[in-house]
Amino acid sequence: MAEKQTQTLSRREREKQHHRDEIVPAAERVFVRKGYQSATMEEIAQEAEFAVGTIYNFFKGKDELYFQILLRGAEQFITAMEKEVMNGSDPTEALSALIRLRLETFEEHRGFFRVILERSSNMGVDVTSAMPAKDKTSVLEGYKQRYFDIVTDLFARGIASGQFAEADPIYLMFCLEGAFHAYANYWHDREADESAEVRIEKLARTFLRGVMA
Amino acid sequence: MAEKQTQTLSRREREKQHHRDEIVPAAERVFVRKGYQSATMEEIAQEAEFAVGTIYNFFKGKDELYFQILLRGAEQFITAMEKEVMNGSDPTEALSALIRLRLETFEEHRGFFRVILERSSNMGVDVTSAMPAKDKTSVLEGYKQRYFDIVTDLFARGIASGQFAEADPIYLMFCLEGAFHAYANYWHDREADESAEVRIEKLARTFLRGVMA
Amino acid sequence: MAEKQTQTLSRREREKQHHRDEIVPAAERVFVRKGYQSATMEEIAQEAEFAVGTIYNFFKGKDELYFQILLRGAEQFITAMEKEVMNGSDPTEALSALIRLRLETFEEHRGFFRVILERSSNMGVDVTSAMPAKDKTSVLEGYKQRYFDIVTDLFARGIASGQFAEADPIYLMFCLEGAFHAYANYWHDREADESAEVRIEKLARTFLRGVMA
Amino acid sequence: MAEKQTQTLSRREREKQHHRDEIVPAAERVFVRKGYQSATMEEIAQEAEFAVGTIYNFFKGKDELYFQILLRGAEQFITAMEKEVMNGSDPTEALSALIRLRLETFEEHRGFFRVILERSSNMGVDVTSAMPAKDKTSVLEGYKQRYFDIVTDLFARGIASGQFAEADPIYLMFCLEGAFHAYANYWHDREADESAEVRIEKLARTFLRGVMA
DNA sequence: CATGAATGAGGTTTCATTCAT
DNA sequence: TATGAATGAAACCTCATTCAT
Repeated sequence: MAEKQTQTLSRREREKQHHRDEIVPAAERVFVRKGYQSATMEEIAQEAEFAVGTIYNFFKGKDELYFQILLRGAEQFITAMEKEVMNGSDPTEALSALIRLRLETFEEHRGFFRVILERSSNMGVDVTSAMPAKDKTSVLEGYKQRYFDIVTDLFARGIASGQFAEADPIYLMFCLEGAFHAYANYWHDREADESAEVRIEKLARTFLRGVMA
Repeated sequence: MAEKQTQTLSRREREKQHHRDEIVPAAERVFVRKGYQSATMEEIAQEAEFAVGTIYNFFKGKDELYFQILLRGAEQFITAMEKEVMNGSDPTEALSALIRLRLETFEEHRGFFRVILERSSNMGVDVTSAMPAKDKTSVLEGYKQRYFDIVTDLFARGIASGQFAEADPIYLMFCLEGAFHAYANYWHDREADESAEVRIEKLARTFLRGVMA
Repeated sequence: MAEKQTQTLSRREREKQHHRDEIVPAAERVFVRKGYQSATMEEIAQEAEFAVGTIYNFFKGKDELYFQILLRGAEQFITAMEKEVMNGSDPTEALSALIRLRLETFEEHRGFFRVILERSSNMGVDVTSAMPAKDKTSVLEGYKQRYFDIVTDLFARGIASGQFAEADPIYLMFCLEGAFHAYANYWHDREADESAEVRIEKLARTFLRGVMA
Repeated sequence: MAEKQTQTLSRREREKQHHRDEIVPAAERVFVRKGYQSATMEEIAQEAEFAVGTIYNFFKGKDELYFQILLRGAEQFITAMEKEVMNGSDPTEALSALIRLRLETFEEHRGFFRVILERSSNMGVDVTSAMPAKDKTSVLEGYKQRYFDIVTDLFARGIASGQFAEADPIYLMFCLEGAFHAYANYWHDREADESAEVRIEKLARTFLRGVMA
C-alpha cells in the first residue's frame, strides 16, 4: 500500500509536471503573438486547453508565467552556448559556431527571442517601469550578462591572437547583436529563397569579413 | 469681414496645427516610456498639458495617434534618405551620408526608434492581430521596404563599381544595422566627451574600412 | 464475517465522527481569524490537516460547515445555561451565575462569540440576505430565543420577588446583553491588570447595583 | 471670461462634491446590508445610480471607500461629543447630553453603528489580517479610545463629586453601552407611538436613576 | 474647440465546488 | 473514503472613449 501510495503520488506529480509543460509553450505562443500586455489569460488558457483558473494553480499570475518562460528560454540558450561556443579553442571557429547557434535557436524558437527583445534594447531610455516582473529582472540580467561576457571574451581572444582586427570587443559584440536583430527583422515577413543553412553561412562570412584582420 | 473670417480661420488653422504639433511629441514621449499598451490617454494628455477630450479633437483614438507618430517619423526619415542618400552617385559617399543621417536622426529622435522596434521585432510570427492601427500597417511596411531597397541598392552599386568588397548586399545591410545598434547601445554611454559629430565620423570610417574592397 | 463487518463499520463510524470532531474546531479557528467571507476552504483544510475534498465528504459546503459550528457552540452554551443558571432558585444568585457563565464561556471561547455576534445585533437593519446559511437561521434563532427566554424569565422572577427594580424584563435582558458586548469589545485590545475572576465579579456587581430595587 | 471660467470650474467642483455626497451614503447603505466582504462595487454603484467606473473616480478602491465612511462617521460623532458632552461641568448634565447625543446619532445614522460593530467585535482574536484598510486602522482605534476616555472620565468625575454611586467607571460605561444596545434592539421596535424624543428622555432617566448615589 | 466626469467593456485574479483516481 | 487538480462564475479594477457644458 505504501508502494501504491507512492505510485499514485508520483503519477499525479508526473501528470502535474506534464500539464505545466503544456501550459508554458502555449503561453509562449500567445505572448509571441500578442506581446505581454495584449496577451490575455483567457487566450492563454484556451491555447493551453485548460480553464483560466487552472493556469493559476501552476503560476501565481501573468507576471510569473511570463517570467518563467523567459527564464526557461534563457537557461536553454545559455547552456547550449557554454557547451558549443565556449569550448571552441579557435576564435574564428567559435564565432562561426556562435552565429550558427544563435540563428538556429532563433529559427526554431523565434518566440523566445521576441520576448527577450522586448526587454533588451532599451536604447538608453528608461522603460523599466512598464516592464512585467520588474523585481525579477536581475536574474535575467544575469543571463544577459553571461551571454555578453562569453561573446566579448570570444572577440577579445580573436583580437589577441591577431585573427580579428583591432577594436573594442564590447563594441564588436554589440555589432554582432545588432546584425542578429536586423537579420531577424528582415526575414520576418519575407520568403527566403535560400535555406536557413545558407543564410547562416552568409551572415557568418559577411560579418567575419568585416572583422578579420 | 470676409477677410477677417479668412484671417480668423487661418489663425485657427495655425493654432490647430500648433496644438497637434504639441500633442504628437508628448504622446511619443509617453509611448517611448511605457510602450503602446501601458501608455494611457490620461498620461499623454498630462504630458501634452491638454485635457483628455482635447486629444480626441485631434485624433480619432489612441490607435490613430500612435500610427500618426510612426508615420510622421517614417516620412521624415525616408524623405531625408531619398534627398541625401539616393541622389549621391558615388556609393562610398552615399554610404557616408546614410550613416550620418541615420545616426543624426537617431540622436534627435531616439524614442521613435524604440517605437519602431516594438513593431518590427515580431520575428516571423504573425502579431498583426495584436497591433494597433492594424489596417494601416501596410503604409509603414512600404516605408520599411523602401529603406531596405535604398540600402541594398547602395551596396549593390558599390560592389558593382568595385568600391566595396564582394558580398550579398542584404547581408551587408544586416552588418550595417548591427553597427547602428552598437552605436545606440555602446557608444552612446561611453566617450561622452566626444561630440556626436566625431562619433558618427568614427563609425562611418570603421564600417567603411571593413567594407571597402 | 457479519460481526467483522459490523466491527469494521463501527470503527469506521467512530473514525468518521473523529474526523468531524477535528474539522469543526479547525474550521472555527479559521473563521475566527478571518471572518466568514475571508476564510477559505483551502485554509480550513490545511488547519484541519485534511485535503479540501475531504471536508466536502463531511459537510455539504462552506455554508453548512459554518452553520454546524454555530450550532455546536449554541448547543454547548445553552446546555450549560440550563444546568447552571436555570436551576438557581434565587434570581440574584442566578444573575450572578449567568454573568459568570457568559463571560467564562467568552473567555475560553471568544471565537464562537465573534461568530455569533456577526449574526445578532442587526439593529433593526435587515442583513439576512448577506448571511451564510440563510435558510437554517431558524434553528439558531430558536437557540437565541431560548437564551433570551431564560434570561428574561430570570429578570421577571427577580422583579416579582421584589429583588430587582420594576422594569420590562425584556428590556433588562437587552441591557445585560449590551453590557456583555461592551465588555468584550473593550477588553479586546487591552491588557487587563485584573484577573478574569475579578472582572466578572465587577461587572456582576455594577450591573446588579443598577438593577436592584 | 475669467469669471465665467471660475464659475464653470466651481460649478463642476460643486457637482463633483455633490456626487461624492451621493456615493458615500449609498455605499454606507450597501455595507450595512451586506457587510464589507459581501458588498460588491457593482451593487454600490447601482445603489448610487452611477456606473462602476465612476465610483473609482472618487475613491481609489473598495477599501478606501469603506474607510472614508468609517472615518466620516467617527469624526462627526467624536466632534459632537467633545462639543456637547465634554464641556459640561456637571457630570449629571453631561451624562444626559451624552445619552441624548448617542441615541440621536444612532437614529439618523443607524448603519454606521453596524459597520463600526463589524470592526470592533473581534474580541481579543487577531483578525486584522482580514480587515480592509489595515494600515489606517489606528486612526479609527484612536477615535474609539477617545470615546472611551471621555465616557469613563465623565463617570469618574460624577463619582468623585458624589453624584454617582461608587463603582468602577469602566464598568459603568459597559452598563451604559448595554442600555444603548437595549434601546437599539428593544425600544426601537416597540412603542413606536412614542417619539424618539420621549424614548431618549426615558432612557436617560432610567439609567440615571440606577447610577445616582 | 476645450474640458473632464461618466461610462462600461474587458482584464486579472480568487475560490467554492466537483470528480476522477 | 481521501485526495487535490480542474473548473468557471464572480469580484475588483482600469482606461479608451463619449458628451454635456
